[in-house]
Amino acid sequence: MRQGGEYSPAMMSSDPFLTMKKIKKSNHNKNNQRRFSDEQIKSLEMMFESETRLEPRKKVQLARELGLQPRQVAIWFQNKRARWKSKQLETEYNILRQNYDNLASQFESLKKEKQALVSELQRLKEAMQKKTQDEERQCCRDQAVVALSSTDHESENEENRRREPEEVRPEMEMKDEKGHHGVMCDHNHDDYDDDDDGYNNNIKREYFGGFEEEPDHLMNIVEPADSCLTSSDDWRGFKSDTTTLLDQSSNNYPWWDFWS
DNA sequence: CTCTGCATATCCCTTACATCA
DNA sequence: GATGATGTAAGGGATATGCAG
Repeated sequence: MRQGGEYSPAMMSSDPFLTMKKIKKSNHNKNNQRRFSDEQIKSLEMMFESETRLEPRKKVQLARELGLQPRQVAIWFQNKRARWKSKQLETEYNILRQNYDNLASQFESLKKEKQALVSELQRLKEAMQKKTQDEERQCCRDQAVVALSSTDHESENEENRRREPEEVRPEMEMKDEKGHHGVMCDHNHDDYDDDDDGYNNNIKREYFGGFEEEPDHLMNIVEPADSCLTSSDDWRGFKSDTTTLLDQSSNNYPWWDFWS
C-alpha cells in the first residue's frame, strides 16, 4: 500500500541503507514530495498517542500498512518523541515562568509596603521628638515664671492662695485637647521617671493621650521594628540574601531577562 | 559464571531540504 | 527572485541491552 507517491519503487529497496543512500542522492524524492502524506501522519499520530514506543512487530505492521520502511516508522517515532519532549519542556518552562512572575510581583508589592511603613515610622519619630522638645521648652518657661513670682510676690501670693484656695494655678496644670490631665514638667523631681529608659512617662502619656494603659507595648514594637527595618545589619537576613540580590540584578544585569 | 564480540534499539545532535513570510 | 526562519525526514556517533560463543 503506497500513499501519494512518496517514494518510487526503485527507492523501496530491500536494503534500507541502500534505499536511504538513493533517496539522499536523488534529493529525497524526485517528485519533491519529501514529507509523508496526511494519512500517513494521521495514522502515525494515532499510534503515537496510544504508545510513544513501538514494539518491533507493531512497527513492521504499521510500516506495511503505510507503505513505509520499518526504519522510516522508527525514525518518525524517534523524531516525534523529540518534538514531544521539546514541547513538554516548553510547557514546563511557561508554568515556571508564570510562577516566577507572580512571585516577583508579590515581592515588589511587599517592598513598596515596607518602604511606606519605614517612612511612616520615620515621620512618627520626628513628630515625637519635636513634641518632646516643645514640651521641655514650655517647662523651662513655666519654671522661670514660677521662680519670678515666688521671689517678687511671695507674700502676695500667699495671701492670694489663702483667698482662693480652690483655684488651680494655670501654669502648673495642663490639659490636652482631649481633656486628659497631666502635670507637666520639672526635671528635678517627681515627674521624671526612674525606669530604665529615662523617658518621661508623662510625655508618653501625653503623646499617646488616648491610651488608658502605659503604651510601652507600642514602644517595644516601635523600637525594634525601627531598628530592624532601618538597619541594614539587622535586615541582612532578608536584604543581603534576597533584596540585595534582586536589586543588584535589576540595577546591573537582570538575569531573568536572559530568557526573554 | 564471567568475559567478549556482535546485533539492535534508542538518544541526541546535525544535515539537507521544503515551505513560508 | 533572494533570503532567513522554521519544520521535518534522515544520517551518524554514542551508549545500553540482549544473546551466543
